[in-house]
Amino acid sequence: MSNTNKPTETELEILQILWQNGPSSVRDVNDAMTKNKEIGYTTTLKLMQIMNEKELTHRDTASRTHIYTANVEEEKVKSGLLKSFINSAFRGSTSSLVMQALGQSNASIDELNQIKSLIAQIENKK
Amino acid sequence: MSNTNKPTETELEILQILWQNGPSSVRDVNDAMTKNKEIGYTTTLKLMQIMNEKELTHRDTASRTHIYTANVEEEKVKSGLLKSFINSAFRGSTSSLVMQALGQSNASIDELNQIKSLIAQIENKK
DNA sequence: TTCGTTGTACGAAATGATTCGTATTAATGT
DNA sequence: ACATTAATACGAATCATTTCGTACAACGAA
Repeated sequence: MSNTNKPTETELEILQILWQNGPSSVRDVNDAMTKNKEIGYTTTLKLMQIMNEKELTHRDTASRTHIYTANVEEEKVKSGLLKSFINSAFRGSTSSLVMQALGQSNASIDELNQIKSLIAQIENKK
Repeated sequence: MSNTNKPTETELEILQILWQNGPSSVRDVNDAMTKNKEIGYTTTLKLMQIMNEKELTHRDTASRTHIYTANVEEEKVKSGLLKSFINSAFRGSTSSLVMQALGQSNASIDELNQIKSLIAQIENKK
């Protein structure tokens, strides 16, 4: 069953990699990690072992090189993170988050159009 | 000068209270905190002392009961938090954050209108 | 003035997350 | 077969944050 807990900062980084690249070895993940920051191989290994205990990942141990897969849904995790972020940083107000985000972004015409059409869609359902 | 570092989770809670209520004693802040969760008075005190060392707050020690004031701007702090949240959770894409946020919210007609007019305003500037 | 209450200061324990060293085992090439 | 390379396992150190006990000072009421 899908884990409902918030992943830690680093766990999230690893999940992003797994979501993006699909099933990966520790080596794969570590290579991806070191593109952004310094991190030792065994550190990544340990983190992934812990994530596996927490059932954030699934692990295939058939061959010597274990293969890890995300075991939590990207949508659900992000939605949970977002909700708790809105609560802690924007006192629960989604619209003030959205306003702030749009205000400080440089979204393209295209992205703005996408957002507008989502808004239209929501308005229709009211 | 405005502190650029991310406040911790609890520091943010305290900042929210100071932003919302203005200059407050430790007692005031602690009373506000205990509405949401259990926290001992001396814990809040210690946190606020630390925040003062980090210059997240300013403190008036003229009378026995010290009065704390936020020493970082709400807008700046939130904007920094948001930026780093978008980076870690939404791979830097503001629009996907906004889409997700609108998708899972129940924003009122009024809020949607506000957002639409902000979008219109951004479009004008392009 | 004395007692109970309400403050601050401070050190240190508890907790949570990250980091890495070392041991061991499996695979690979010469 | 042997040396080298590449993997996992695991314990322990480190680091940041949170929590709280204890000591002590100031104030206020009886």
